[in-house]
Amino acid sequence: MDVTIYEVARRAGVSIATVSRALRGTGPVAPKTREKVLKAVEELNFTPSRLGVSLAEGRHAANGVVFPDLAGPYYAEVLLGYEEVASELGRSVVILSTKGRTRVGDLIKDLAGRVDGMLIFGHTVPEPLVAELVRLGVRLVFVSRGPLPGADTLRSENTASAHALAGHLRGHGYERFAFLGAPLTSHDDVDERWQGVRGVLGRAIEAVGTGHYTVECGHEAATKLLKGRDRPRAIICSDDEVALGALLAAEELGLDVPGDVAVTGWDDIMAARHARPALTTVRQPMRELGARAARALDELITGARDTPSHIVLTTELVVRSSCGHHPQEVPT
Amino acid sequence: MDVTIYEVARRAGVSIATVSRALRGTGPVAPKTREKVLKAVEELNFTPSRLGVSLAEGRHAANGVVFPDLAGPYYAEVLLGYEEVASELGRSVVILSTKGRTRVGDLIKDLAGRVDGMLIFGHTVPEPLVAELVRLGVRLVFVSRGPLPGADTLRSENTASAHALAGHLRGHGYERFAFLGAPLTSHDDVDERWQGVRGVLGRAIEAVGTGHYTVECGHEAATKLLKGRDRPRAIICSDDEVALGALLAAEELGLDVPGDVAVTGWDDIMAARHARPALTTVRQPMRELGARAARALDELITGARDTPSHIVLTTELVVRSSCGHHPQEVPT
DNA sequence: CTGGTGAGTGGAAGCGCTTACACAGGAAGA
DNA sequence: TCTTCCTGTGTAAGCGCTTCCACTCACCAG
Repeated sequence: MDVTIYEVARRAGVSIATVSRALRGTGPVAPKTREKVLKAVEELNFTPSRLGVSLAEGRHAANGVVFPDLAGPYYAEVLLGYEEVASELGRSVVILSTKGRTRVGDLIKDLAGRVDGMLIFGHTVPEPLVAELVRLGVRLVFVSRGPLPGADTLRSENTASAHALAGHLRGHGYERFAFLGAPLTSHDDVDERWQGVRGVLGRAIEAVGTGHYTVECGHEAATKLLKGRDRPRAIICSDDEVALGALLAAEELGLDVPGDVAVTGWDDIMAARHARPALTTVRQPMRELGARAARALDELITGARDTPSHIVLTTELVVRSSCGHHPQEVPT
Repeated sequence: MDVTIYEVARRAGVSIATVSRALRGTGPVAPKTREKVLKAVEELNFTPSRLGVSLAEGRHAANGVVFPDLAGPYYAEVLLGYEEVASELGRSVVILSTKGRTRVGDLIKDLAGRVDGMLIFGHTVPEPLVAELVRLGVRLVFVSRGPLPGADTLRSENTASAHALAGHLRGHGYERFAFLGAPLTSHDDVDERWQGVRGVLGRAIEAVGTGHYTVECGHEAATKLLKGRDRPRAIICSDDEVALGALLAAEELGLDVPGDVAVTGWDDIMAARHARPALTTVRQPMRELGARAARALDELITGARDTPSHIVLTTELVVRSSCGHHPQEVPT
């Protein structure tokens, strides 16, 4: 991988400028010359050095993405959607996981130095650093984060689907609810979900925290909740993984779902459909989130748009069997 | 992000060479000078351009990774292990998913031009291209792939655990078996698993193909299999996702697992523990696979080693309830 | 026959850094 | 006092490209 444009030029008997033009199609090149160049390229197995190209062009042709983790399908799905579109647009994707990292600031600044722009998942990065990045003029798109001046944001709708979900559960006749996986931060997705269901259910619902949004934490918190004397009739979980933990807890305690306690999730990850009982949840267009982020970033980078955009994608209530009995429905 | 080393040098009243030395700690710099430089860096918020550094150093300080997909936890886990170690070693990770891509060859060559080496998952890349990459001298580590000359390979042990699994199932008294998700390629992980169980079970086991190693395909194939007149007593699946599909199929057909049919998986993904019944499987050290790959690549790149290494990591049989009744055990 | 035009090409200046090399000046040993 | 040697610094040559600019030829209209 170390043959340079000079060797190609020498072999083809032309200047490096001509080689460059022939290869990129910029500027006129005589058909015969082009042929000679292509032949030399072929023979030497030449691939232009990305470094040289980028340095001269003044762009990296790469996008970054900062995520906390890849456990659970949410980030993986968004990431795939992002990579697919970025690749279509001729950009590579450089990843950075913040899980268990110290000096995240340095890592992100380093990342910023090797990409043209980046996608950052909400709340993976401390607020002062966000501000600094914006100030430095880094092109940014945030996913799952409320609007913020100076950068694009992209998320899925939470409030309306929270209303729909809460309404559906009340339709089952339930009266006492719990929201498992209470918001750790205000103004993020989970907070909006909580505000949404609470708006419908009012004092009939109580918030219960979990350390993280994982099966383990959901399991632990649900066990405690279900053992308590005031067991709720329905548990609305902040995401599917917490809900899977709750299902597990119910089973261990010998409780029937949805007979004794209803459980719902959020996101519609693959496992939601395969859980038993199948999980009622809110589908979030994870892949599209990633794809849209890549396009938004591209607009920012190419300068096609310079005012921040704040997009909200729609979600869909997916009713399965974990929330209650639906006589006429076929399980999917 | 566009302040250069020249501006720092001017502001600090020194030459760019001194700035470079002060920042990297190469060569002597007087304490007072260093201080002036650091002050200027601070004030201008200077971060050295990766492009400039890399071009001058002749290295990218980045690793690539080529995977088919991120659906399912396997690739995600390996990827995380890889990224973590790569990051420790001061290398970024550039990803490339081959899913649904045409012109994979071009994409990979492009990737090769922006990294110092890369991890390629077994059978994501056509064989001739592998040969070409090796010939070009690209530093490569393959994961989940048999030994191949000229590149490192890294995988987890399959044969011994296949023997253990098959032996355990026979200990339950079963006599007719099926292997679901038959190998699509020879000499890969799934093939080894198949050869392993077959070595123990001989003609008592038959191979059944699935299009892909996914829940959907497992579900479909298992449904067909379980509806057939010669239903096997135990289904050994090529991976956990296929097994989850099989569990689903059994449930839909009103069959009890493990009462009517036993099901086992492979990998021990998170969902295996949370399936009902919990899935008996073979645990594969996915994260470590990624971590080791990153270290192996580092050795190759730094030149600490120049002969290919072929590492096999050990696996562990994880017995849960989907394979049969174990009176004394507590479900985990 | 002349001037204008455009196609085709090469020279050379960057892009932002690292580092080999040269050199100045002061400390230390003879 | 004169070498020698080290510390500290600057100069400049790359690293591998892209592209501006200048230049040479046809070729054609006037």
